[in-house]
Amino acid sequence: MAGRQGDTKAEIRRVAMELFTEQGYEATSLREIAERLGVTKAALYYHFRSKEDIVRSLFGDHLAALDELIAWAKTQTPGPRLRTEVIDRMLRLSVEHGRRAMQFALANQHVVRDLHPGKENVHERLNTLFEAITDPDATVQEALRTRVALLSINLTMFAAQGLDATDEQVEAAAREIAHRLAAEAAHG
Amino acid sequence: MAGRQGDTKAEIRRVAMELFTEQGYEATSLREIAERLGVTKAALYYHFRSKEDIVRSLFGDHLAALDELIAWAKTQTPGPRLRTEVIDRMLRLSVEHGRRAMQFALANQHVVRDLHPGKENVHERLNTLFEAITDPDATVQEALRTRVALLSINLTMFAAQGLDATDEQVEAAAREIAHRLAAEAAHG
DNA sequence: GTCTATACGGCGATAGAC
DNA sequence: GTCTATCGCCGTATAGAC
Repeated sequence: MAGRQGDTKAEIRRVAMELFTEQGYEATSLREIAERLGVTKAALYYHFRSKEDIVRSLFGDHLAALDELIAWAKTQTPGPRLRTEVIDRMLRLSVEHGRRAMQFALANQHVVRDLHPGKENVHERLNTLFEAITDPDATVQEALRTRVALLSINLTMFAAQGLDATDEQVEAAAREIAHRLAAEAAHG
Repeated sequence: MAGRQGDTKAEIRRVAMELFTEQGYEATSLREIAERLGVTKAALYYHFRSKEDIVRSLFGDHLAALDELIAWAKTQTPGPRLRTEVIDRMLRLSVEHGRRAMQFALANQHVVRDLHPGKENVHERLNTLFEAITDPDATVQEALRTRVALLSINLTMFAAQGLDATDEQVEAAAREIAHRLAAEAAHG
């Protein structure tokens, strides 16, 4: 009940992000978040419709940006050039949202997966993106390499946990790994 | 000695594996599992100490095998040969346990992560493995490539969802991707 | 507009009867 | 080995204080 009444909503988001990332989504109760802020959990319901809605407010922008990327990719012709460009755009998305946020998303992927601002879940949306950038006559091996190339961006950020690396080093490694995998998908 | 206990316990495991994989761990209640078997949820507590314990009974063997792999790796000298061998053993582990089980583990990684037959969680155990196979003087880039190489095995199995591929094709692709990443880690 | 008090059904878990 | 009954906590909902 401090004097910081105006930014309660932002405070909830900050504390939720912290606890969700440290302990996981299910292991963090609304009572826990509320107590940290010195309010009752009912107060959270003034600012957010549900617990899931808090996560939505943390990742909605990123998911919308992902949808934009998919929509754009669908207008392009599959090929090595498109794959390279999509990887760069995906990397930019992940970097902008922050390594910490990506780590939360990976650790709680079952929660992020079913955040549905639209109607498809993240799995289905990613599948759409994969199909848009994969050659129609690609072998299974090539298709898998393309998919793994894209997913390796976030996997690299995940792998960097417990490693003493700067954000720039992680970003550079992620780009390099993804691009190599994508290049091999073309002439593997 | 065993009587009918073996049957019921096995049935619980079968139904739990089914529902956990389809709907996720948190979205599946013990009442749901019990009702499918025509018993009350309290009856499940005769066979298992907790909900988490059911998952432990499904993945304990795999986690124990992972610990064996780590213990073995720690007795070896880091280098390209060791990395190749660890990848092959890891792949064998994942294949033996089945793609379906690996998909469950990836979709519910927050649950599997905190299954502690010992005391370290899966993240910490994997970190131990990474350190055992990475050269002490490796750059951040090289260390990340080694980590991503190992993690790419399960990532490939994950990426194969929604793709019309046989188990053999997925396994071959996983091996090829992991080995290439590991090879690049040596002379990147 | 911002928050508290209170209540609800469902959850995982336990105690004890049969 | 399975049951009923009950526990405390959870996310959620709403009435109403200021």
